[in-house]
Amino acid sequence: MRVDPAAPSGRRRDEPARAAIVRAATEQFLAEGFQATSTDRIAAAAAVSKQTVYNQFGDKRSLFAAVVLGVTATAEAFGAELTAALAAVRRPEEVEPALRMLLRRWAAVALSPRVLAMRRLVIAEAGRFPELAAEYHRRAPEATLRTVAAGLADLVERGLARVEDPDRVAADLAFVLFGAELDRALFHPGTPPPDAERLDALVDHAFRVVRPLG
Amino acid sequence: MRVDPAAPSGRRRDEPARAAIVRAATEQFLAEGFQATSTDRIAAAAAVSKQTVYNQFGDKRSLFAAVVLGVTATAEAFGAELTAALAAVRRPEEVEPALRMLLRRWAAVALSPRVLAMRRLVIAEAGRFPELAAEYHRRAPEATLRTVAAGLADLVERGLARVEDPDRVAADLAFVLFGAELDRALFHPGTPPPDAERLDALVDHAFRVVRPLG
DNA sequence: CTGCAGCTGGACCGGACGGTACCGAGCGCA
DNA sequence: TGCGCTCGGTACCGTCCGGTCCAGCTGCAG
Repeated sequence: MRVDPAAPSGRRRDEPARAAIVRAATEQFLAEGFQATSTDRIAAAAAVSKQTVYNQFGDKRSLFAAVVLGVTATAEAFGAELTAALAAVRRPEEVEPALRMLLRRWAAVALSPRVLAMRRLVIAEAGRFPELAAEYHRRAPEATLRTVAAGLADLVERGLARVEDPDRVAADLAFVLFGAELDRALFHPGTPPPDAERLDALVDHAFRVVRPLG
Repeated sequence: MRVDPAAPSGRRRDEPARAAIVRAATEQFLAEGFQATSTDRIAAAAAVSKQTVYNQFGDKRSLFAAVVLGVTATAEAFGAELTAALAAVRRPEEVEPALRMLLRRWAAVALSPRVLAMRRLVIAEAGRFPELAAEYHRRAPEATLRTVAAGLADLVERGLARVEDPDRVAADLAFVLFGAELDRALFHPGTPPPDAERLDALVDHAFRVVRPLG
């Protein structure tokens, strides 16, 4: 907690330890849950002493928060990918293929084992970490939704598509696309993610039901 | 574990104890989760000794299973209610009001605090109780979906509606109806359930998007 | 070379938890 | 009325966990 202004030589030698702990804790938490994971196992998995864990994070709850908020970085990256995909559209006939590709990626990510495990983990602890759960939801699934909605609005603005309410359409697309699969998957850990044909079928169906273009 | 054939006098005097334990355990599990609930607290809340808990259920896991599968009885009752609502439809012009009423009830139940808490609880323990989680999903949300699909198919058979794929339409209705709300609510425990206007808006939207009638 | 800061391994603590052993009370049966 | 058996209450056991403390080692700065 040093507040030295213009810190001259940031000693980054402690970063590897922190990163290793976060990585190890992420794996353990995702696999076993928060309560069932002991700090001893985390330290052992990170090849670090337990004291170092407590030096870096203070207590187990803070470590958990670091883990949960840490993975939202990948959600940000995913959002950027989606934004870029829609921003690359130049001509009206490119809209549908781009949207189909976006939906495919979206479903694949939302139904990937890691994302599902993270959802289970955060939902499981939502009662004990309410603000953390809300923050995760805001930064990950909801942020993706907003990103897609913004992408749709951008298409409209550039005269490439007609969408009345981009926010609603984005949400409808998402939940017709993978709502049922997501619901099922949350209760069935270990289920393999959808294969290519299944993804195509999901996208086809969502596209048919919601009709995002006009 | 006595297997007396033709047990003459069923001693139902132990039923109250069992029922009290299940009721108390349900409240505790829903509020605190499986791991954070001690059998001592359950026994105390049920006004019963811990020994009685172990006499009745053997161990904590079996008690948990009894709790989770116990609440699926209410899901069955709810399914019967929905079936009756659609079975009461006699004339084509009654279809839409009946469906709107059904969707309202469906959303209200799916987004009720107890159902949400149960979802969180079972999802949280899905890793440690895979078959139990699968069974719960099969008996509660999936059963409701199948019930609604069967009701739609029945309407079709009686010439009161035209629905191409009742299973898909039921799922689409459900997830356009409350998919987004359900997702949000899972991460925000303690949020009040939707009020009457919100429910109406959800139903309107789902009806507009999915158009179940032809 | 010397000091120092931080890491390591490990012992340790207080407490909580799942599960059990034991014992007294109450009930059915004669 | 007496007897035996079953059931519930209490006290207890072993274990594990979050968190702390300590002594020794290591690598960098001056």
